[in-house]
Amino acid sequence: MTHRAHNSQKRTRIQERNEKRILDAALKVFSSYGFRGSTIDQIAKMAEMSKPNLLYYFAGKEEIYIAVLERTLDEWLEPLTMLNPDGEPAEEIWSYIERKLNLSRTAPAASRLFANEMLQGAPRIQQILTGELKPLVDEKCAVIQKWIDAGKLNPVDPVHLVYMIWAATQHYADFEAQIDTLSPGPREQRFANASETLKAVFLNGLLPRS
Amino acid sequence: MTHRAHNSQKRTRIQERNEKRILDAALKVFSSYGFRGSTIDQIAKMAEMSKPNLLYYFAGKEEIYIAVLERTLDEWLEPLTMLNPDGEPAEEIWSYIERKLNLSRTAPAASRLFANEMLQGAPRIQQILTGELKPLVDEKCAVIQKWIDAGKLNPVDPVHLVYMIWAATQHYADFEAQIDTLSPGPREQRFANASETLKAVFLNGLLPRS
DNA sequence: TAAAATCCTGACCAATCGGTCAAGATAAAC
DNA sequence: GTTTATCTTGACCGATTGGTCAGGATTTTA
Repeated sequence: MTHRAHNSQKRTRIQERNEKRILDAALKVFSSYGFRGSTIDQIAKMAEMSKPNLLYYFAGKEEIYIAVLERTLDEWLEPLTMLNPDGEPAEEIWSYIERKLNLSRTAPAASRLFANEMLQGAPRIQQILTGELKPLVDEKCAVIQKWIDAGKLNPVDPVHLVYMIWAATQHYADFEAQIDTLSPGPREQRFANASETLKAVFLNGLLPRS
Repeated sequence: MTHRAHNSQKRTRIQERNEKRILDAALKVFSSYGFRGSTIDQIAKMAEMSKPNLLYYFAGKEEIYIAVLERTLDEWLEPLTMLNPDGEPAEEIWSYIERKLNLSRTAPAASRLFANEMLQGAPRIQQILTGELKPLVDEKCAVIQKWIDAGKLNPVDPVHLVYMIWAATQHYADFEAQIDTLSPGPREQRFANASETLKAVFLNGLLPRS
């Protein structure tokens, strides 16, 4: 039988464990160096595994990369899916920002992985962008637009508001090296300060002055 | 004589032209693929020059990279240096944001170059961060803090405000591939919409409600 | 125009790259 | 316990990598 990974069902315990180790290692490597800058040897070494053994579970570099992207994607999209159309606008927006910032704190590698892919022009994720992300964004932007039309939020272009939230939150994951240098101190404290600042600017910026 | 580039003075016209061609090409390549993901051959090809000839002007890959970083740095820092302590806070902040957004529009490769470097942990730029950027940021944050103390701006952590401005503006350069997919249309129009949104959120977010 | 400096190139090199393969080690099933 | 399927590895392959070098082409200088 072909011994390819992802054999739909019937996964051995060893298979389970090793594929996880590989994907964990691959996330670290790919998120730092991007697809082109990463090597299979690097991933194998980080996974504490020989290169041929790693290639026993995944057919090639690209397959590992895609697998990592897909495994990370859901986690990455979840905050936006949770935006509740029936909630209070200010609270919904803020808890969305909080969730995203929290993700930058707890899963910075995931953010960097996507950032690297985008920097290279998103060649291997374009279909995901158009197929999954775009409908989701369109849907949520319509919600935000309704809030605006109802006078609950200041009139801004919803999609650019979303960009702004993404940018401001993911920045703490993607540019951690820079931030570390410019504002040293305990990591948790930094994120607390970031949260305060984002809250002040976004909520004041979006809520109408009545 | 050693025929190394950067021979301080005495630069031939050919030298001038070729070094420029190399650095222009290197910026494009490095900004897309990062240091590790880029190859000298790639740069040479883009500069329309043989690899040995390219290496006649620069001693190696790393030297090209550093040269590109340094040439790009000033342009990248300029908007912040122009923040005028004696100006009107709202206007100064906004024109800073405008300058940064403008840079994302006209020089996206420069932004991506730094983004790539940060994603990899800023190994080759750490000294620049602490030596040049940090003092500048500290200085301008003090200015912002004074504005806050004078009641001209809402109380926020200045350095996190700066991060937020960086993030929101550079996002349009670094994630252009994503943005292109999610909000198609003329590039100029997108930047105009971005500008509107940033203006609304930042100014409303920062100016006290009196 | 001839000498000298600069510029440019094809051929080459060791190291690393992604990936293969045959064969041995280990675990599972009977 | 032995057969069978799964797992693991060292050795290897062609392609690409960063970089060198001897020598030829071109430009500058005197």
